[in-house]
Amino acid sequence: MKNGKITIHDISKALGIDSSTVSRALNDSPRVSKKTKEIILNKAKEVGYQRNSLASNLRTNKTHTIAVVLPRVSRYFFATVIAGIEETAYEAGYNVIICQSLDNLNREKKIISTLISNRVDGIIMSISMETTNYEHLQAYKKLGKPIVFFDRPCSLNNCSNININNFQSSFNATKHLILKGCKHIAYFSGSLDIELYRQRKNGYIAALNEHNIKVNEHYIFESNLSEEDGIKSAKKILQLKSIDGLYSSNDTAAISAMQYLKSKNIRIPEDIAVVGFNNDPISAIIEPSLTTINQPAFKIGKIASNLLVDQIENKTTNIKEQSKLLNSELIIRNSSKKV
Amino acid sequence: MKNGKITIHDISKALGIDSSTVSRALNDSPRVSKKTKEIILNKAKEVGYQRNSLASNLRTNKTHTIAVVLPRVSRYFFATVIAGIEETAYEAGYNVIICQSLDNLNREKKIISTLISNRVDGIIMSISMETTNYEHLQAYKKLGKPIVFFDRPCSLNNCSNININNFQSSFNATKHLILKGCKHIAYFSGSLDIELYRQRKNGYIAALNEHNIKVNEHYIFESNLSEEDGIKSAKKILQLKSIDGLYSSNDTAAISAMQYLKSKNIRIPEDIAVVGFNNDPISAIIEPSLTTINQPAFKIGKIASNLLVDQIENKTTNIKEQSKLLNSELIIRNSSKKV
DNA sequence: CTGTTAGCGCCTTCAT
DNA sequence: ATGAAGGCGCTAACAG
Repeated sequence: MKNGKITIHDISKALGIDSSTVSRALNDSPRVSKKTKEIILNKAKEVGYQRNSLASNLRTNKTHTIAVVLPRVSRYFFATVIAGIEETAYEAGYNVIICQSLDNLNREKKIISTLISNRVDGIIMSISMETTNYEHLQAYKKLGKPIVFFDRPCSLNNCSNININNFQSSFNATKHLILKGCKHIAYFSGSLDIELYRQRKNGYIAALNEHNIKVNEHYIFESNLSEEDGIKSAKKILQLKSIDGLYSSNDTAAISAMQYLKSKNIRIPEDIAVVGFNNDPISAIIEPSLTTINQPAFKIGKIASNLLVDQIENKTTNIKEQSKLLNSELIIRNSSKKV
Repeated sequence: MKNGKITIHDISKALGIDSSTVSRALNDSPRVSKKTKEIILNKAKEVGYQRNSLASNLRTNKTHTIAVVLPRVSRYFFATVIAGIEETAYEAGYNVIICQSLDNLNREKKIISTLISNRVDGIIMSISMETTNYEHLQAYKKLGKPIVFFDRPCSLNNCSNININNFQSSFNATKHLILKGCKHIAYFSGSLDIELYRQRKNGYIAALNEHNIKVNEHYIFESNLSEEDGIKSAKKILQLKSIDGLYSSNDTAAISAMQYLKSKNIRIPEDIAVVGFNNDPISAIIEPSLTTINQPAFKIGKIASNLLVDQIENKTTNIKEQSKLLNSELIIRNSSKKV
């Protein structure tokens, strides 16, 4: 009992029961009689015993800890993913530690190195923007421990990736407007040089096609989706007049457009403007007339956590089962092999 | 070299040098010759050695890890505090793990229990709203390890507390307006049943007094600082007419007030409306005419981290030194004793 | 400067 | 159902 810390040996001595039995009792092993278990547990509580996980982890080579590595927690999307991860992980008996790369590769490398040293059982991560090679991640995988990637894809061997299904989510958002009666739907898109925005555009077009609404290229506003872009687009919308619905890839542009329209005393009926991928409740407060269709962040967290825990424990995940949760909002590539 | 993991013994055998020397070399001990150190380090790199911190921590009873326990990371204030903590902690060679209590006492208790088991070297925390007794924290303190509290005060023995200096910050904000030429300054206050808002009100009054501006109780709008309250207050401001400046305890009410005034085509000159304690950049985007005076969150993180590390390493912190950083924005109560 | 030895606290065969 | 013994990987005292 050095340093005021109580060990299983202290309990062992106090009770005249061998420390191995104490250990078994504290781990609720079936190989200890109910009576002795009770005695030991009571004593443990009485003396304020707290397991030394360092020793336990060293011995078992398991830490019951998973790490989440992502650019920064202050982005609402990431914070929400974390919430989803924690909920699932805690249920499965895992601790979660959160590490911010700040989109800096060196920092990310250092984090991974620390995670290796600390032998976390698995990693859920969204790689930094600077990450183009995966040597540091490979080093972790070599320990035989799994990594699940989300949001930003990573082609590292034998890893799962979870991504938003841009096509389907965009389709859902557009369809929502069509079902509300909109026929002339403006679409705020990011640069169509970017794959992600092409996928979303395709979802928008597919929904129109499905309802026999002909696509009008003038309704598609390609921009950087900044505040100013929102205002510019709003002005164009006013000129076009016929437009009766708005679907935006992003909340910033949509909010400024809506506020501009309001400042011109244009009445905006409920539900005729939607954002496809927003997760930030602040936007909803600023501009309540905006409806958000897909809220994938929390689900991403839950699924990432499920996948990872299953891989840690060498189970196979039933992807179909997971998909039920999803309504096709997400795409899961599970290239991990059972060991 | 079981499980593909390389230990100091593998290096030891490969080189015919004792493992204790290898250990010393890897820790850059001065008691190893430069040559052998080099040989060992090279070999370590060659075979991809990664220290097993679990073993090291067990042996040394130090984890070089500090934990941050707070309600939730998604609040910008807390995210900013974390940024400050991480910056300082990493410089001092500590890892940071982040734990969210979600303002739930049971969760907080479980977190502390895990932190005890994992023997983190110190804790920086903002207690949950449900936390009224401190037994679980006491259990951690018994290990002889320090806790530093911030934002929400905690009277646990021998702990440091870091809080916003409400009086001084409020004084600063009000003074800012006075120096801008405002004579009739409205003040949006939260419920004056709450100590914190009384302190802020006193700061406001003190600044007026200092400049011989007489306090007009009609200029003080006590409310819950909600959006609706902001609009109500804005209407009253319009009636009063004379008001030429606004100081708000909180951004929500201030934003809605400013937006209401704008909607009535009231021109709002720059810098005549300020928020005392806002840290959220979103507010600045929504309502650029609002100026923010005090930005204490990052500083709180840095100072908390400094204090904690000093306590872990048994140094005394020079509080005066810290205060230079602060401009009296914060109050530090350092009741921790050196051991 | 390097090697020997022991032990951090726990878990897990193996034996009884 | 319980006890005895060894070792996870590392480091720190003590020798030399």
